[in-house]
Amino acid sequence: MSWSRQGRKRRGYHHGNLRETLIAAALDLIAEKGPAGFTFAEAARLAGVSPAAPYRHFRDRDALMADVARRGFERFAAELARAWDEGRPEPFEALQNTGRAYLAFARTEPAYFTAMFEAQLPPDLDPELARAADQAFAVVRQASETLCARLPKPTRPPSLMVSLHVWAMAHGIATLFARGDAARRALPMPPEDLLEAGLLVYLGGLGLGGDQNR
Amino acid sequence: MSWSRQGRKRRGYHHGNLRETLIAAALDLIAEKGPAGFTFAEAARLAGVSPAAPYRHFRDRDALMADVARRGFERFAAELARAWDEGRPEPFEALQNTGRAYLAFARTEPAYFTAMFEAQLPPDLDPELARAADQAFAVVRQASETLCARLPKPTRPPSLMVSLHVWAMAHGIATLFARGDAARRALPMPPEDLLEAGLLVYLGGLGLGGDQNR
DNA sequence: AGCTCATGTAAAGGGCTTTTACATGAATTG
DNA sequence: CAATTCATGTAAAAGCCCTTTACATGAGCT
Repeated sequence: MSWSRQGRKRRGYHHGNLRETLIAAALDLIAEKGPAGFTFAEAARLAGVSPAAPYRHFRDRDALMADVARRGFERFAAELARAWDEGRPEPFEALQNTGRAYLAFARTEPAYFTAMFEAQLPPDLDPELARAADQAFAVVRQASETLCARLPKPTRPPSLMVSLHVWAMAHGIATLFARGDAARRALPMPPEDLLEAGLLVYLGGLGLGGDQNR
Repeated sequence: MSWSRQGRKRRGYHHGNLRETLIAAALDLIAEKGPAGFTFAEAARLAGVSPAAPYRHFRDRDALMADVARRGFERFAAELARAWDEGRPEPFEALQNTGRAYLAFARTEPAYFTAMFEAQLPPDLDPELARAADQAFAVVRQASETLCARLPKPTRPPSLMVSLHVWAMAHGIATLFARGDAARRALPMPPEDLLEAGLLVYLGGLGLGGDQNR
């Protein structure tokens, strides 16, 4: 075919960087048209290769999706960890920062978020995927543990349970209200404020209220 | 309700109840293979009609999905309302019942739940869909309002905010932990108990704690 | 009985997925 | 440096799905 150097990228018969290019194309397509709007064929088209070429790099469409999800969880974990910052300047505020980071990721990286939580991937597809997801949850887990440690032992709740509550509230707000563009419901306040208030009330209910948090 | 040949083989050229049969087939397929595993063509096959027949009843595949989602929200709203039971026997317990109903619906009706929250339907597809969803949320809204009314005005939080927190926590737990089968994470307790504890802490944080709730 | 129209079918165009056989050329090796 | 290897590309094809169009059927009304 006379595709004489249409895109300046490709220099010859071989693409040279197809795997990464396909992932970038998938992110674009998912962000633009939802997780169902991404097709192997169109990613290949964007990369300027034939529809069969992607199969040299991914077993099938789901494998690419799983790779996107895994990368997403890795970035997500990094963002959350950065926000938590080992509890600095102070655990309560650091947890609020982590919550904001959760929502920010859902909003600014809808493609990753979608692949991570809504692509309905067979969970046994990739052990690395589960590991990356666990790493993200570990940040919330660590934050909850630090906060729980402030409570006197007799009234101290199981920190795992607390982390699940925190995660659930953040995730619920993210999926119901903080998604990129569409299914958003009219809110009386920004999702970030909603989550901040929710965590404040919840932690208050644990006995982590008032001055000891500032 | 079953005025037509439900469950029987069609006897003639016309099916007689294709619309309902297609919806039933869609529910089966979604429950079995996820929302992406449902195809118009296969639903038609299950109903014993040609691939073009469904277009006499639904504009396209998304329209059928939207109808399933709408019906799901209607049932969901009914289940939540039944659990809330106008705050009987007592608002705090009634809210816990409502939370359990939320999780129960997610678990026992994965097909509806999936169509409602994860089918990525264009939100402007069907005004009835949005109305039905609002009706479900109205139950949580009403419950939160009733509970907030117990607080003295000076410390009373906006009940809309409270309802959003309750909804987010229930939805987060439902989507992360209480789904039908697959993406479930190992939990130290049943999702129902997790939600009950979360609501207890949260409401305690609002000042709705202790004896006044029993 | 005859008509009408909702509801079905057949056929076809276009797209996606995945496999198989073959082509290319970059990297390795003698 | 030349030959070979093998990862990475293409072409072609089978199978499935979505959707439209033209046509067929027969249920219900007059």
